[in-house]
Amino acid sequence: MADTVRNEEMAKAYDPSKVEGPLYEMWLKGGYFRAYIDPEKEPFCIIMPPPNVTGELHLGHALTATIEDCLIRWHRMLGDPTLWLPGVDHAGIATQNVVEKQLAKEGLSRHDLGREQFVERVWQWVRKYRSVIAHQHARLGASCDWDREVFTMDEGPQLAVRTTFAKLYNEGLIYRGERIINWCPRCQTALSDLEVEHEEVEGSLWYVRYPLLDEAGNMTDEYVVIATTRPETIVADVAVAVNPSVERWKKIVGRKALLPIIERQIPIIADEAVDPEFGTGALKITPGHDPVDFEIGQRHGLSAIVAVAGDGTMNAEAGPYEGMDRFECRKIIVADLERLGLIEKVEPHRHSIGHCERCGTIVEPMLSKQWFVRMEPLARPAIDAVKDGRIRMVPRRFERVYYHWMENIRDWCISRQLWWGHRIPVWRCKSCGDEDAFVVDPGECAKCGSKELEQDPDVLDTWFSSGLWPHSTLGWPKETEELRYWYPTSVLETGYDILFFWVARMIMMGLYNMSEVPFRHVYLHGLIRDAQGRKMTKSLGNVVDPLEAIDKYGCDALRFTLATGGAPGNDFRLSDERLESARNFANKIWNASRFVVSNLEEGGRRKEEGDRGSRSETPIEDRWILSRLDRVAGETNKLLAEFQINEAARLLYEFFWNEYCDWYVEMAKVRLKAGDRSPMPVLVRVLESSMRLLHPFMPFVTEAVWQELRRTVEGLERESIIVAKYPERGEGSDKEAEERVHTVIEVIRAIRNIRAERGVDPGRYVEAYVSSDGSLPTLEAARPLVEALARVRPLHLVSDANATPKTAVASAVLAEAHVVLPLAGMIDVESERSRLAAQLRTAEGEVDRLEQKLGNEQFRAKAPADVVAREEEKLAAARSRADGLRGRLGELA
RNA sequence: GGGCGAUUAGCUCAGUUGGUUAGAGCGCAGCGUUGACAUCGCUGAGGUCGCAGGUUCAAAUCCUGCAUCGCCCA
Repeated sequence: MADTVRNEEMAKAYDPSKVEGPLYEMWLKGGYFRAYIDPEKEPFCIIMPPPNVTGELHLGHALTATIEDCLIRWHRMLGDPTLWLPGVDHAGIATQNVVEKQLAKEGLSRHDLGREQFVERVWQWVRKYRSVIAHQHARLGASCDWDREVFTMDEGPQLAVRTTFAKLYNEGLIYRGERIINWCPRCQTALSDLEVEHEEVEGSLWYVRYPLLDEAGNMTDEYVVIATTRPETIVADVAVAVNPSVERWKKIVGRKALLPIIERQIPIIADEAVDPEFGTGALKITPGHDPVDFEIGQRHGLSAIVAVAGDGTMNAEAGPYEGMDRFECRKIIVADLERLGLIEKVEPHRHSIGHCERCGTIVEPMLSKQWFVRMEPLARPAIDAVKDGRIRMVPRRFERVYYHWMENIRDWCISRQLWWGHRIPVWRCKSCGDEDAFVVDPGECAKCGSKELEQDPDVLDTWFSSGLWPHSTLGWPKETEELRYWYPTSVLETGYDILFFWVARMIMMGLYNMSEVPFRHVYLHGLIRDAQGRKMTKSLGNVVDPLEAIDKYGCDALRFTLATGGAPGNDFRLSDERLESARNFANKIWNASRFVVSNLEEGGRRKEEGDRGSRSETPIEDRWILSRLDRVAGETNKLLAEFQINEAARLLYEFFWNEYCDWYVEMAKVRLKAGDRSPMPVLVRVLESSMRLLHPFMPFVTEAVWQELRRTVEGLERESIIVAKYPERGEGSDKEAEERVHTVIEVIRAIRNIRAERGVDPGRYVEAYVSSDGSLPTLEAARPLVEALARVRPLHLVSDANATPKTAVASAVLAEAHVVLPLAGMIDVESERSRLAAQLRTAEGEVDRLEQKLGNEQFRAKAPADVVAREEEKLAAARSRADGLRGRLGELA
């Protein structure tokens, strides 16, 4: 396959668009994404959060896919049996809305089609977008097991939903009742508390006089003043309640008031729930439209009146206002009350009102008969599961947020007045009225045998089926091998915004159905914002389409940007600059590889032998980079195990660019140019290992490079990097090599620094003296490196600092060496003096600081020995540097 | 009203068991184009880690209070 991607030579710049499609095809054909069961091994499993079937994926999905794919590819390369199970969500309200909008363009409503035809229309939509979503995931490089893709309305999940419903119903955890629920007049359905978004708005507080009646029921001059934000609900009032502690109203308790306009007599009652501080301390009671009023009404045996119809207009209870929109009605009723002289005053009032999460319409709290789940018994074990660590959240702080919500959980309204979704599996007998929940259509009434059954018309909240996802996707309620092997899953990864909606409910339902947690870890990522920090919304027009970003920068660039964008659980801003820098990194990888590959192929396609000699014979820079690689591999695995994906990616970026490319490759060139091919095995080995280390983050460019290497390098037996072994910590680090190369680099840097400062022509070779006592052998061995990389010739290496020229020189003093550049004609004594003096000040500051620290007996007594030793080494280095600088300054005088 | 998070270089952000001279990207300044890469290289400037206390031999990191911004729950 590599040949389909590859031209004769590697292109000068990395072109993701040429590589990504064919490589993904290759992976698919190779079957690498398919999960297999190995009972001997510990499995790794992620169930993908199913995107809504409504349409296209956004950046949140791209982030999810990036993180999950990264973990999955890592574990796959570690050799773990790995399952990443993709899915799509039917998204009840959202999808119904989208299809209704589509119908509206044809001038049709869902009622024109009827339920059956409408649902068929939605299925048409589903068939189309299921594959669109799969295709988009493919563009993101997602290595999920497509053979197992599940839709929430597939047969399996349907069975799981009905089984769970029936079980909850039979155990009394699902009940039907009349409660104040949130009603969206636009979607025309009940909503759960979570589907309501509260928003603070500037409103008004109307003070309305309700005339009081005497004992005979006649009007008096007296009145009680209530304060309300919703005058239109006056028509549904059944009482006025006062707090018994409010002096002003004490004496009127037990009397009756006349409801304005409607002219209904309503009692004045006393109830502690009334806030004496709010308004006048007297509250109109509307049990049909307010949860607090509903409770007060229940306590006092009051009936409830619902005055708003399902579409948000006023119903017959509103008398003269029947048929008006509820907010239109508010205006008219206020005007009418004013005319009657019943408005005492109006105050501006800031309060929060609920909006439908899906369409933004102001929700109507309304008394309604709906199905509910009793949550408290389900929540308790779910709290324990996190408390005792069977489930761990990343970052940990979300555990507290979870506890707070779970400990104050309220019953969950699960019925929706929609056509699209899992229909509630309850059948009612038309002849005897008996009602029961079933897993399958019972066909006839169990009680009277009648075949006249009707199924409840409502559907379930979409999140009901989502809550079962980790086990329903694996076959539950059937006891499949999959379920036994993969459940509990390893990681649940999603945005923190659906912690309650989804994560909490999966924990509850998983424990309920399986008696076992659904996953071990919950990784919560942050929200992606635009470059200005704003939330991406369609109305702002600042939504970034992941596919457009991929077209522009390449998939690996997008993924790397998302992976390094921020810490777990933190929001972050996506900018073109970041995408560019990630694209540049992909190009850097490509070009470094191009260099190595082109050197391999020089003089034919000969295979490069991989062994190297003993440590003592191996050049120091080879030992150094191999040691660093080893350390980085160990660190990367550690960070990934801790879900610090951003840190792991950053570490690899810095290693590859700053150590491998900037230093090792440049050092290797010195030998290569001299006709010595000995660096090749190391160049290849570090490059190839780096590709494997980076593969989970940047799957395409690493695979493209790896395929290039495979053509010429022996020992790469696997046909794809996707199944190559992930590097882990090997024989350990080579501390000596790391220290010695550090010195060499310091010397080269010091020389380059002086050259830049003195404006020495970059191409020109200059003479240099380097003196050192301890590091002379190192520098001698590295002589060709220093000469080439710092452009010095001749390079004098001397053991005695006094053996270097004193006049017309620029010098630098390092901990391990002195550097002296005779630059006749380019040296100004004064500027040289001030340069050295500045360095001396820094060094002396360092000495002071360390002397103080080490002079502190407490520090010596209490700090760990290795910390003290390290500080002592630093002090010695700083002192020697300061001494050296003083010496140089003395020579200048 | 309760809770959480953020506050680190001009900008965007890392910095997970307290212990190097606090890092990166972008931006900025100077220099650089003869075979890996200008989607680049070299050199450099730039931070009293929001403020005030405290704990500790040692604090960006832990504790308390405050300020500003944002989010969640009620």
